[in-house]
Amino acid sequence: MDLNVAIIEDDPRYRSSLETLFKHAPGFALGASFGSARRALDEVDRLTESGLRPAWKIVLMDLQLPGISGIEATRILKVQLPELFIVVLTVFENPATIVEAIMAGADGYLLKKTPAAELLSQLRMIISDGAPLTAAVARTLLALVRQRSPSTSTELSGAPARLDLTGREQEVLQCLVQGHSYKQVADHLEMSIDTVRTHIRAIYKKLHVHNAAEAVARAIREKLV
Amino acid sequence: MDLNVAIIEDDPRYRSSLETLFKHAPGFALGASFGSARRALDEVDRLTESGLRPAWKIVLMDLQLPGISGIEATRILKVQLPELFIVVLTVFENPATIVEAIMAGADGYLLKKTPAAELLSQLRMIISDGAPLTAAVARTLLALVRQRSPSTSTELSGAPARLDLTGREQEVLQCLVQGHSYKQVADHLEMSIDTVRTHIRAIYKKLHVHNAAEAVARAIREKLV
DNA sequence: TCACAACTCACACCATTATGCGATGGATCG
DNA sequence: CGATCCATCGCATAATGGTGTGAGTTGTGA
Repeated sequence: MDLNVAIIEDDPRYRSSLETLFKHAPGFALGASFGSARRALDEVDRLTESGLRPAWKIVLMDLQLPGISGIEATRILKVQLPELFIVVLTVFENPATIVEAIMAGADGYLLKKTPAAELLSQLRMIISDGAPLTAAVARTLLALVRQRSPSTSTELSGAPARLDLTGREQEVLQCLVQGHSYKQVADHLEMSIDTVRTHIRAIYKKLHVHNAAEAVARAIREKLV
Repeated sequence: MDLNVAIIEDDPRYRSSLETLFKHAPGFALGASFGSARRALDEVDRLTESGLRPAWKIVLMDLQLPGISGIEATRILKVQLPELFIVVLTVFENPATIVEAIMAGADGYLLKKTPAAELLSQLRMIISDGAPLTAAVARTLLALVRQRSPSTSTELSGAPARLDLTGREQEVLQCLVQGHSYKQVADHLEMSIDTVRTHIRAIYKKLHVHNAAEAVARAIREKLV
């Protein structure tokens, strides 16, 4: 049996490309496609009043929708049809949004940049196995859990594996957080600009990032500075 | 350059099959293989004492090991070599173990039942972007977050006080927080790179900042994103 | 005392960013 | 209807940032 998918997405271009994808992808079927949550919820109401249920197994839900938001729609749908898989598909990957979607009952959270082939395989996975998360989302979640999880083991695992930045590296990172340029950092810490580069290189390597913005984000979120 | 992988796994059969996999998989190289954490840590010590560092970029770490546990080994390794990616590879998927591993500094958590092809693609992903989590692990994490996060969501989504950034500007700012380059932002939000510039210009002006790092710091601290 | 980590600096190259200026089409609102 | 704001895009250029490579100077601890 093909996996029946419904789409809720307001952008006509993206929606239409999704439609095309599911119409032709082997193993999948396009059950419905809506431009707003309102229309989707109405359709569900119509069906249930006739004693029917949608044929969809999975709903792809955009978040930023006109009128009823994707989050709200997720919450409502999950109450009406708990067995329905709802996969949020959006461009956002900030923790607040992710957590909000999860709390609303989303079974998965994929980013729109996810390539079509991977999208399909992730969706296939959801019905058998678990929750699909793209890598970027997963990382955000990890950071979140790391931040607020002392509850599990209070102190038996002493150091939380600090990404041990050296003293100088922390100082440099702090300057970056304050928005200083390389030159300003050099002046402020009284070192050569090339030394600043060296430290920043080390920071990036340890934090696994590739630019100042990302380093700053990690630094603040994980309270490194 | 091939992705150099080290294995720490006590079960000889499984270890040998991993060895075979990485010896032959294109784009990968087998850097080392150990039957216990002890031997791996000793090897690292030996190398560092000789002024060398392991050629491995990624360590596949089993959890239930004789002697030093995988969790403990992860913690130790992360202190010695913070830039090393450590991916836990185990049969367990109970929340406590997962959280423990994450808190110990693991960059990813994969299950042994993960098919070889997917394992490879997940590992490839780790060096570019994010944290690899198999679906089952992801599901556990989701449950965890759902359980203990009413505080998080309200805290993060309450009192937005978004200055006066327009919708589009907020989206762009979020992308910056993720560490995306202008080009990546353009791709993700489907706009021209010059439009990205325009939005960023507006953001800087409104936030009174002059570079991405500072904007990101403000954004996170003032919970604009 | 010897090795090593931390810190320092240099140079070069290419990529990316910051910023100024200009312009168009829609949407909204009084 | 005209004013205003938002979103979109283009171009040019100077400045800054990211990364490879190499190497010298300290302390400190084994």
